[in-house]
Amino acid sequence: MQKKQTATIYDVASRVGVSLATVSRVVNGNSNVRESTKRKVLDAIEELGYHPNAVARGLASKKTTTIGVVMPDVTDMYYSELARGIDDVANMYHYDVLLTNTDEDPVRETMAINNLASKQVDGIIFMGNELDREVLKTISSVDAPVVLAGSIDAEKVLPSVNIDYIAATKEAVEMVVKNGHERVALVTGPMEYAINKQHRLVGYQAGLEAAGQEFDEDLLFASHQDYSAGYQIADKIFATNATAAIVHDDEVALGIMNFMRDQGKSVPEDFEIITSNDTKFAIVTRPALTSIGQPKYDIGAVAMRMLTKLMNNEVVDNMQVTLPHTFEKRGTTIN
Amino acid sequence: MQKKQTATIYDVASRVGVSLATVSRVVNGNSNVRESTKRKVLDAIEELGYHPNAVARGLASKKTTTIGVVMPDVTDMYYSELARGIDDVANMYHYDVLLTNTDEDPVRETMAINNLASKQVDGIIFMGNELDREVLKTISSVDAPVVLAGSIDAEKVLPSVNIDYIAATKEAVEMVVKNGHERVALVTGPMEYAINKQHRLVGYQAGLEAAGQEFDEDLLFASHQDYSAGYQIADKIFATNATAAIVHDDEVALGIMNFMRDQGKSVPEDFEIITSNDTKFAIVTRPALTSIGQPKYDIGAVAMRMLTKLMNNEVVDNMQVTLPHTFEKRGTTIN
DNA sequence: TTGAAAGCGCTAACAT
DNA sequence: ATGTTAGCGCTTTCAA
Repeated sequence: MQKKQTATIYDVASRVGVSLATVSRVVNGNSNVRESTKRKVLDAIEELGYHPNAVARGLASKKTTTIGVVMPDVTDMYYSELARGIDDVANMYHYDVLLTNTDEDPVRETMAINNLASKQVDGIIFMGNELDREVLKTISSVDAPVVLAGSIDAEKVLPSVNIDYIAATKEAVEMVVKNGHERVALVTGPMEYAINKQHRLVGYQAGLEAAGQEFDEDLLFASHQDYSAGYQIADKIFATNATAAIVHDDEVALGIMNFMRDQGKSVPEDFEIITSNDTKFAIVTRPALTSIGQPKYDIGAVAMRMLTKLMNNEVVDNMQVTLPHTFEKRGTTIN
Repeated sequence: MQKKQTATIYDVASRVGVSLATVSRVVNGNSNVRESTKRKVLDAIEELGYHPNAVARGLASKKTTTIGVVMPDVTDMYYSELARGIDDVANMYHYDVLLTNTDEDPVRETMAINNLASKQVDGIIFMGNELDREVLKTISSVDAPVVLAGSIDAEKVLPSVNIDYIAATKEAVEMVVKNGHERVALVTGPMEYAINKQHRLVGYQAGLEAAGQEFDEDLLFASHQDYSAGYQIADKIFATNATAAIVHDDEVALGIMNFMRDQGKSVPEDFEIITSNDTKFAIVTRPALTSIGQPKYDIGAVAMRMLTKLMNNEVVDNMQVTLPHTFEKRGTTIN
């Protein structure tokens, strides 16, 4: 029914009376074509409504101009803002993006990577809080370059783009400590994850130490990355007599804040909160969330730019890029 | 350097001593293979680490098991939740998703569709507030099936999945009118868009009429779809002496709400708001936003399911699916 | 500047 | 149950 019987390069060639090669050359902007024939070919392409078949091209050239993006969840603001940066730069370099949601399940992450490889993507950008051993193995088995965006591998061997989580967390701690808090909670994801154990926790402890405060393990909380998880964990936090919290995720921070307020506490007077992702969520609420400022769009964009270089076998001087973070003082902290 | 020299189907065949066809059969689960040879082939595949090349397969079979998704912006909660529904169902049916952001620019939408076509996608899901004539033409020129998700074409000719925007808007109006409001604003996007002119506005007027209220054009507002646009338009709304607003987008609604509160008005006492998308934004703020409840995930999921049928040339009884909406009474309305 | 020809890795009749 | 043989639509040497 819908057989549009698309014209092939062969149709164009025979119509003009040249060879496939010539048509291919003009389509691909090769300079070695006489201007007059080029015109004729272009006309024929126009008349026939010829559109190159990217699949055939991909098979012949072994380049698909497609990259894969593996991410936890498109509906997670943090990651979707990274994805936007990736996508914009990808388009700029004429790559298409094959998107996969994994919900941070290592099994699905592995499958996604393998699947992308079989689709012959030219490169992959991986996002996720933790790099499972199996996933790491899969990544190294793939022959397309892989760049991590907003994600860390414990061994720091993969190309990646991040902020300095240690410094950022330390500063956050110092800020609330300066406001007089002596019991500051740290809310992150699972402590087995490198980003939590080797970065956020380290920064947290460094901040405490700089302030001369003792580290208390009871003030460590692991939470899922959504609003209700934050809401649910909030009473446990309050039960420790903590009066401030550094939180890894904006939705979690909002859950905590709303629980506190539903309990009649006020934020920031009774409880200060600093969140870490600075998504739209942090701006839209009242009080707005004080947050570590992450250049999310740029993290994605820089990661993608780096991937283009890797795909072209260009030299990349710095494989582990650290982008500057900021501090967005808003309503959930005093001063 | 990274030449993993991937094994081809030919390598597998010669290793086992069978033909390409046989290997192809076991890879594709064709039953016409003796169990013993099947085993041998599987072993060889394992040993050689053979992974089928999806590009070659796509060229030969004329199916890429890839669909295209054209959407305004991944960082827009409304669309990203639709996208999640699409992606989950796509994976269920073993399709991969090629994602493109268009920012609702018809030029980019057209380019995206053409590009997806050249990548030989098996189908496309399109999302956007308005279907430009040019885009519509492009869609019909593509020989892959296209389904609209959460999007309406004025002529109602394309397959689509939506809620009943007229009824939903009417109900929203009736609700605030019942609360005693006599000046209810309608905040949507551009009035030239079919979804606004033929649906939301019609529902709004119907609600007014049912309540015996006059329609006042001054109460119509067109806004961009983001928080600051809402914040900026809010004073104009208040200047009309409106005491309630039906808003098309949660971020816009939040902008309006925060402006009102920053001006010392309280919501909902001084001003009631009903939003339309029921995203996470509506739940996370205080007060939480009363909203028309849209089955966003399902809209995406059903659209994708429909697309699978279309791609298989199955009969689809209902090409314009209307999913039921609900009403989520929260904190920005009284009663 | 242009053409000829050999694939790219796989599927899909058609035979056997 | 298995093999043979054409392609799929394009790129890419290598010649001319």
